[in-house]
Amino acid sequence: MSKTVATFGEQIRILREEARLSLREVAEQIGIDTSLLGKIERNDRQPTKEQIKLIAKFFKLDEKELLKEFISDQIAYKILEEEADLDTLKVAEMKIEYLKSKK
Amino acid sequence: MSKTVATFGEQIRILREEARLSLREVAEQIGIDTSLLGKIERNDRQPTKEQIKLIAKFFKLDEKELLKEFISDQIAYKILEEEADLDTLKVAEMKIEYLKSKK
DNA sequence: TCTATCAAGGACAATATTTGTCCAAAGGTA
DNA sequence: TACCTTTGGACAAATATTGTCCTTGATAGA
Repeated sequence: MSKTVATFGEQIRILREEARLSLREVAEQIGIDTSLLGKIERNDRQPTKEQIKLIAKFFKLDEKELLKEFISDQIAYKILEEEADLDTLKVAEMKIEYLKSKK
Repeated sequence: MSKTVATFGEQIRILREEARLSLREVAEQIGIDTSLLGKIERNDRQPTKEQIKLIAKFFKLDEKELLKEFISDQIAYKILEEEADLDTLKVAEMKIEYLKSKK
């Protein structure tokens, strides 16, 4: 019953495979290059907002939720690549509150 | 007694002002353009790793801590500019654990 | 074996973003 | 006025990212 965690790309790959569709089939439908979709699934290229929208539509996902998956991915990769420690996120959270409070 | 939250730029501006130094004086010492330092303080330009190192050295700060301030800033700004909600950070945290666990 | 289809990934031109610098303007102070 | 400071615009140069095309290797079916 626990929710599985996976990256943005992994999630859409899983959806695609569950639907038994090839990269080409999906890419064609949403109007992007096959290779590009493959790269997005492997987190080798970042999807644009427009592409996220198209993917959400295709798989009937909530666009906002999918965007959240993408942004959280970006943050996760940043932390890992900078080898920053987890509490960096706590600091970020405080700063968000702070920045919001000062209009 | 509560620790104050401020952005990377604001923090170094405060340090500089407490030391009663002008942008020019500090910029000259660390070897960067005066205008650039001003922009960094206003979060108008992002400092490079090298610049963070020089700033930390100048103000006798721990370089790692200052880098954390910078990265948390970047994350905070991303969340704000995407208008993502706070729990995006929680999702990111789970993904970090997940990505770390898969080597 | 031959033929298709698929996914992975390299290369690269086209684009987009970011940087650092120079300059001018505005404000303050003596 | 003269000087010093900060702000911010403009912009070329440097960097990073995108989307596309193409090759390779794997798998499967006839």
